Amino acid sequence: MATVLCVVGPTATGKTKMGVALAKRFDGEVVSVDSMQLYRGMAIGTAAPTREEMEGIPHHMVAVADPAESWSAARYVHAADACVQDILGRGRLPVLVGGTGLYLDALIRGTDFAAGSQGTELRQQLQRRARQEGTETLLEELRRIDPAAAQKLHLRDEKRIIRALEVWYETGCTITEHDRQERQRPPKYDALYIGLDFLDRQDLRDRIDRRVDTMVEQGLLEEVETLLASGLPRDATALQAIGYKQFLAVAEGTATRQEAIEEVKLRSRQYAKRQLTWLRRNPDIFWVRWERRPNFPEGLQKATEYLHSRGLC
RNA sequence: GGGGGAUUUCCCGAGUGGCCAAAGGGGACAGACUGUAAAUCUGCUGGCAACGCCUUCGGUGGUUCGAAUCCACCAUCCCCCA
Repeated sequence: MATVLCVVGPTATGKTKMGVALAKRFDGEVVSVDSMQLYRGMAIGTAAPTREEMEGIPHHMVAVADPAESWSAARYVHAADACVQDILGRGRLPVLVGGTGLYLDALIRGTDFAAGSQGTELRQQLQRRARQEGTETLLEELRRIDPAAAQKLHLRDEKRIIRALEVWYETGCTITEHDRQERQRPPKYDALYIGLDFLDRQDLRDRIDRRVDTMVEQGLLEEVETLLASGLPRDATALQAIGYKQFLAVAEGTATRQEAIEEVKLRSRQYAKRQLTWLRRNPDIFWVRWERRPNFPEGLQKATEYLHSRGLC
């Protein structure tokens, strides 16, 4: 089984820089695992790696999609896996760098998502029913089809109730059964994980705040305006990204710049916490925790030692 | 100088004598998550030797069987008259 290297961690912990450093050291190429960096025209707000930051290392899955298209985990995995295969085929090491937990896990495991997605007629129909009949009715319906799934879902978790029903109507197989099969599948790649975090949460928070200020200085508002000018619909998935959603409100005059900045900082640190929650259940991560601020030479040293100990050279 | 209003648990904000450790919202913390995932959803939030006890509603002292709620004085802030 092919080995891949993963650099994970909450936002603003230095994944980009560490990824490049490790790619250099281990003859690798970077594959971004980020649900938003994937879209074009969103470099500032997603802190996508710049040419400079790439330091000559090839980067994949950054700015490869039209923001008007709404990508999904399945589509991402399909495209990203092709990149991984290509890199391996050339005898180099794929370095997966990013903060979108679901995407990374799915890529490593080779998850085959069940059919059905956003925008399909069935989905829209179910959404309409949820509005008209209420989610209780749908959950009740799910209970008859797939009691195990209904049991796990909360009445208010409309999205997942709809998805569970959708999988059944689309494939004739319950989502519970589908998941069971997927979980039995052996992982597609042998992943080595380097996790980045701060020892003290407050330091992470300060870092996020400074990064948001920088994004605004670099022209986050202008970036949003450019996206809008290109005709991007307001409900595009890309505009759900933190930063974009809030500055969309500024562009439309429903929020002040200052309000948006505060909200972006808040949402970003809440996001970071969710990322940490996701990552914490993965026992295979080798954590490098910064004291006060990132110390790359030292972090790289620790990560390298760990990787050597795991047989990577 | 005179008159009126305000002060609630991390924040905002309900609560006008017992059913109040105190509604609701926010934040924080924790968790979930398999085709929107930077999305979405959930739990929890005074303390403790905890089916009970202790401390809390600006401060102090009263009234009362019983007060965040009533009274007096003090403190701070806001508004009006001078």
